[in-house]
Amino acid sequence: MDKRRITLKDIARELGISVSTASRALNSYSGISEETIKLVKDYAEKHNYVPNSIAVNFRRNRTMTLGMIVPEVVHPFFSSIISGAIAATNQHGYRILLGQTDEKLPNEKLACRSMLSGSVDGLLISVSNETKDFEHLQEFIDEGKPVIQFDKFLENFHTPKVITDDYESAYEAVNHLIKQGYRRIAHINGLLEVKNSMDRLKGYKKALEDAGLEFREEWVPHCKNISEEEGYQFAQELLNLPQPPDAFFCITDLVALGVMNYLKSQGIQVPKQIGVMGFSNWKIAEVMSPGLSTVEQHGHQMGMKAVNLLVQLLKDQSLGSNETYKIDSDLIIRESTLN
Amino acid sequence: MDKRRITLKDIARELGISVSTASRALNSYSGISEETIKLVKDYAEKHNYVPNSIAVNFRRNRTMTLGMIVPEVVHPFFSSIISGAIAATNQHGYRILLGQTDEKLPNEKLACRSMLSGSVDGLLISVSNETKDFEHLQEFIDEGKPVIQFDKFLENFHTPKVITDDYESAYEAVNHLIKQGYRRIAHINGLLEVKNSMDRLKGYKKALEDAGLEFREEWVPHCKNISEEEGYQFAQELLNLPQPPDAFFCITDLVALGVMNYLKSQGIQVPKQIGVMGFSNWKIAEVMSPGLSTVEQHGHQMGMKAVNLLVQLLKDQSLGSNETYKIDSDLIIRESTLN
DNA sequence: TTGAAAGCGCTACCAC
DNA sequence: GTGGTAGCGCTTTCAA
Repeated sequence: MDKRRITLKDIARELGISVSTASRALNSYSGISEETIKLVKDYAEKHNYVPNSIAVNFRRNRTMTLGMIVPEVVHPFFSSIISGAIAATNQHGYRILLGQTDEKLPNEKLACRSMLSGSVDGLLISVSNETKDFEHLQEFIDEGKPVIQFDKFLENFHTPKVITDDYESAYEAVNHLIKQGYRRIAHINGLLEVKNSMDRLKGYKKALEDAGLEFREEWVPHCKNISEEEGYQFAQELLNLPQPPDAFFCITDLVALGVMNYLKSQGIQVPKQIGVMGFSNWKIAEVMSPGLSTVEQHGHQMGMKAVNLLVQLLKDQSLGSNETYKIDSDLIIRESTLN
Repeated sequence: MDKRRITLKDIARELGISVSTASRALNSYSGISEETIKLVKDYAEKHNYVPNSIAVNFRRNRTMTLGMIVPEVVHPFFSSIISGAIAATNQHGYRILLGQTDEKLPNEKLACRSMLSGSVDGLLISVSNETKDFEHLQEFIDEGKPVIQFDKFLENFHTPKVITDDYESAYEAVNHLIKQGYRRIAHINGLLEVKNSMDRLKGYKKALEDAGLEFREEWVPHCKNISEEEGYQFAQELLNLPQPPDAFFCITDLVALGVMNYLKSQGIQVPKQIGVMGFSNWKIAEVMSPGLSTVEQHGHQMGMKAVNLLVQLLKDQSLGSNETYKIDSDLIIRESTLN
C-alpha cells in the first residue's frame, strides 16, 4: 500500500524541464509555449497525474472545503438543506465537511474546533438549542473565515443569515386556522430561548391579535425536545383544561403527530372538532390521516442559498455583513384544518 | 480579514527556543523537560495557538478525513447511516467529507475525483444504481487508501462490505406473510442489476419455495425509481391480473405507501383482503394507517460499523480483505400484515 | 518562454 | 534536552 501518484517533480525530470515550467503548463499560465503545454499535459494525462491537493491547499492556504454543522442529520428538513448545500458546492468546486451536534453545545464546539485552522475555508452553521454565545464561532471570523448562519441562528452574532421567516409563516398558518373558523387556538411551542420558537410564537400572537382573538398563556406549552411524546402529552393536558382549545398550531410536524395520536385515542374528530396544523412539511404530514396542514420550508433551496452566499464571500474575500435572507415558505393545506 | 493565527515559529521566537523544541513540547514527545513543556503549552494556550492542520496534514501525508458518498442524503436510511458515521468518526478524531450522487454515475465519479489525492484518508461508499464497474473506486486503492462499501455495493469490487442481509431479511418478511395466511404474494422489486434488489428477490423466492407456494413472474414488477407512484401503478396492474395477488412485499416503505394508497382508493381492506409489507422502517411506516409492517435496517449502526472498520484499516495500514459484515435487521410487525 | 529557488508550517532526523 | 535543518509538493517571484 501507500503507492504514491507521480508528482510534478517526476514530470519535470522525465520531460527534462523544470518544476516551475511543468506547474505553469498544467495551469495554462500565460507566457508558456503551446508546445510545452501540450507536452506536459499529454504526459500528465498518460501517467494519470493528479495534483496532490494537500500540497496545493497548503501552498494556497485554502482547502476548497466548506464546513457545515447541523443539529441533526436525521431530520427531513436538515437533510434537505444538506442535499441542497452539496449540490451547490459541487457547482463551485467546493466540498462539504459535515458535522453534527445533537443539539449539544460541547459537540458544537468540538465540531468547530476540528474545522478551524485550515480544514475549511468558511463555515455554514445552524446552531444547537444550547448555543447562547459565539466565541467558538467568532474564531472563524478571527481567522478571516466567513460564517453563514442558517435556520437556527444567534441574533447577536453578526453574520449573513439564511432563514425561514418564522414570524410570517406562523402568522399565515394561524391566520388560516382563524379563517377556517377556529377560535381557541393553542400553540405548542418550543423553548423560548430558541429564536425560531420565539418568532413563531410572535407570529401566532400577532395573528390572534389581528383577529381580535384571545391569547392565553396556558394554551402555549413549550416542548423541550420537540418530540411526538410531548405533542401527545400537551394535547392531553390542554384538552383537560376548563377552557380547552379547538385547534393546535404545532412547532413541527412530529409534535403534530403526537397531538393527532392523542386526539385519535380519544375519538376526537379532526378537523371537525379540533384543527391541527404542523410545521416543516415532512413526508409524515402527507401520510397522516387526516392529512396534516403544514408549512413547507424549502430546505434544499436554503442549503443552496447558504452555500452560494458563502462562495461569493470567499470570492470577494469578504466576511459579509449582518444581512438576513429569507427563504419563502408555503402554506400547505390538507384535511386537518379544513373545518 | 485573513488574520493569521500564531505559528510555531512565533512561539519559538518569543520563547527564545527552537521550532523543533516547541513542536516536541506541544506534542509531549519524550526527551523534553517538563519545564519546557509547561512553558510552551502555557504560551500556546494563552495565545490561542492552534496548529495549522493543512500543514500538519501535508507533512504527515494524511488528512484525518474520511470520504463518504451516498446516493441520497434526503433518505431516512442514508441519513441515519451518515449520522452514525459522524458519531463514530468523532470518537476517532476523524471527520466526514460528504458527497451525494443522486444515483448518477457521473456524479459519483466527480465526487470520487474530488476526494482523491490527499483530500481523504479512506472512502466509505454506497454506490449508485448506475455503477457497474469500479475504476473510479480502484483509484483509491491504487493510492493506498482503503475503501469500505456499505449497503449498495459491487460484488466484484473486493473490499470490506457492511450491509443488511437482504436475502435473509426478505426471506423473513415473506415468511411472516405466509404465516399470516397469505398465499399469493407479489413482490414489487427494484432493478435487477442492483444487488440489493436481486438479493431480496432471492429471499422472496426461497420463502415461497420453502412453503410450497407458487412463484409467478407476473407478480414481480421492477421499480426504476423506487417511488410511491410506481407502488401505486404496480398495485393497480397486479390487482387487475386474472390471478391477482393477496399480498405485496415491497422493496421499500415508500413503494408500500403507493400500494396502500391504491388499495385505499379502491376501498380494499388492509390487512383483511390484502396484506402489505414494506422495507426500511421509515417514520411513514409507523404513521400510515393501518401501520405498515416492515424491516428495520439499523442505519446508525451500519454507519458506525463502516467507520470503525475503516479507522481500523487506517491504523493497521491495511487495505482490508473481501469480508462482508452483516448488520442485523429486525422484522417490525404492524397491522398491515395481521390478517 | 523558461529555470532557479524561496517558502508555506510543520515534523523528524541528525548533531551536539 | 535542545537546536539546526531538510523536506513534504506545490506556486510564484525574480532573473535570465
